[in-house]
Amino acid sequence: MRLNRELNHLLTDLEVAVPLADLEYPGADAAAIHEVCDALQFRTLRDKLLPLATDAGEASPETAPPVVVQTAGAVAAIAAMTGTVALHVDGRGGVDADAWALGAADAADAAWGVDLADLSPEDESTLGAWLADPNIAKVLHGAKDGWHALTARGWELAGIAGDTQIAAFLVNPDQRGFELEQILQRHLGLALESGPTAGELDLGLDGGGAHHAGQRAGERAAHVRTLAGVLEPMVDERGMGALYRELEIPLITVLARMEHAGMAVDRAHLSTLADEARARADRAAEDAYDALGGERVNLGSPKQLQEVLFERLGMPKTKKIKTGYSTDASSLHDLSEKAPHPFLTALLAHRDASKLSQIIETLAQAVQPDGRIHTTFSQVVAATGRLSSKDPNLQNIPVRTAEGHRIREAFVVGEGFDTLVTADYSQIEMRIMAHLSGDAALVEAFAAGEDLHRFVGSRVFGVAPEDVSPEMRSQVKAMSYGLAYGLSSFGLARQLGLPVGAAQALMDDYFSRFGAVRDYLRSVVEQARADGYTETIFGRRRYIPDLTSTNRQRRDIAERMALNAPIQGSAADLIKRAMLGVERRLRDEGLASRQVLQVHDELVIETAAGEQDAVENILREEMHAAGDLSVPLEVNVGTGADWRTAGH
DNA sequence: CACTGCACGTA
DNA sequence: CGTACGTGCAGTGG
Repeated sequence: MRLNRELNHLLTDLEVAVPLADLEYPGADAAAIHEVCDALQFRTLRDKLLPLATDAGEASPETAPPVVVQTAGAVAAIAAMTGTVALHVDGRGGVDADAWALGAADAADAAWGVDLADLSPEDESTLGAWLADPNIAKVLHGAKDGWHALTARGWELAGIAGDTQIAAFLVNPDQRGFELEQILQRHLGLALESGPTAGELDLGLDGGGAHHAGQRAGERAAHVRTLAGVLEPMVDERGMGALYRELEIPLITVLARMEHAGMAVDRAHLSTLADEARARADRAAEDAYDALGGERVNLGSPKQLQEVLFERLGMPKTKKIKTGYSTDASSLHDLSEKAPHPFLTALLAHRDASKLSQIIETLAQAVQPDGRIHTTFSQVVAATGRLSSKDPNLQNIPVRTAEGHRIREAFVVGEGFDTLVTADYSQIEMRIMAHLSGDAALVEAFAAGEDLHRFVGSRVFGVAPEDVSPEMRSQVKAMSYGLAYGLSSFGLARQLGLPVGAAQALMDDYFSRFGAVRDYLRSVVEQARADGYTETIFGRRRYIPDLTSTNRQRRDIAERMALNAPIQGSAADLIKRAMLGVERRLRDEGLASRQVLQVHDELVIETAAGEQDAVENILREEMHAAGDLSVPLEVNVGTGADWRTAGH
């Protein structure tokens, strides 16, 4: 079959490109090599590996040196781990150069005729069999392009392959690095060069130059193999086995496909926006310089701005920060009211425009040769269980302003597809709060299906729903959302520009009508203090040791975390479940449409011709059915040729 | 070059 | 004195 032929071609060429005489394989396990090489149908490599494995003797798994493939920028570190295969090679950067130096990239480029987008886990081919394994799918599908599929994701693969990043995250989302080092030292007898670090799977194997890239990959792979056996039981002990195996692991494949799909971008539109923003920023900068009599201070330097504002211009002092007084937007606005000055106006305009220009420039730079932006999702960063997105972050694309809308217009439906459909949960966190607290009034509000903030406003202010003023509504809205973050009356007052007493009165009124919410918020902290962790609806735990700290500041912060984690985390669980459901439906119904982005409470799908209605139904149904709460999970769906239009 | 602090975008 | 993130820039220290 075509895939097999292409794959063999690829691997054979890679083998040729990297002289095997340069490789070393101390401690390779013979059975593993058989397994790996048979799976690869890579007979030549197997024949060369086996003698080396035999030489290494019969070391036990605990003491065996790692499987190592040592090449510079290697093309093929093949390690056997946890019943799967690691093809590795290098971390980000440096890889291409190394590979080119070896002449391997030529071979790979020539051989890589496989369009990953055409593959599915059902393929009865060697590659298809790999893809059925989420670990491998992550690497191949998750790659930014064909070449990188076998290169740049290397060490990440070492982690994913053993599922240890996710396991470690579930064991302790806040102290991954520390925990891992403890475990490693205990179970591997590994001498770590560095002290406890925050990074997951930082095995202290970095450094040493490109020459040892392959070796490091192999070492990581070997450690990960051991680590996986330690971490998974810990995940089970903590009651998250099901979450791990039935949610996080299957989600790997979904995320990998989304990364590989990416989002199409209108380059011309983006470049128009970039020009405009740059021009606006330049104009504002000139205005600012003029206001200072021509002096060209660096407007991007808070330090220089402090000197100008508070010393030269003698402006009133703003809120204190570590390095002096803040020059953030809210401070500058305050200053503008107290001490109007053309410099302030120009500075604010410059902030706005230059930030926008920076965002646009970063996006433009991230567009790949296929005309699309491929982000990388992480399941193991956010302590609450949310996903994160990086390189670039597509979860913080502007949306609130008109300029933000124009940026979202640059995210378009790609060639060969019909529309973008976006679906987002309506007030998901408030709904979760209603569910978790069981507050009868709040549950009733959602059951009634009316405007939540209007409903709550009418209760809080004791007026009919139609008599809730926009002012009342926005105050109630701010309070409702603030509650899930542990907002204080002081914070509410500051945000609403009210006296603290008035804010407190507002909160009192709120809780007199929705008393179960207050009871819940109190009880969740209390329970967390007793247990040491919080729990989401689906059993995701977040351990928060600082709840018993004698340090008031730390304890307060911990309490707000405890308050928020079940709410934010449950929302994350829900949308992850929905993503699995959507993916399954798309596949079962034989649709070509595909998920391309997740933004915490929103899913974006690129639909194929004729599938829009089906996709909308799938989104509604799967997002709705993601959880069985005491309030309905409502979903807003929109469609358009670009992300902005779809989002309206 | 690595790191910190600031500022600011999203949910 | 509101949770969760990622990124670019300036400034600092090596």
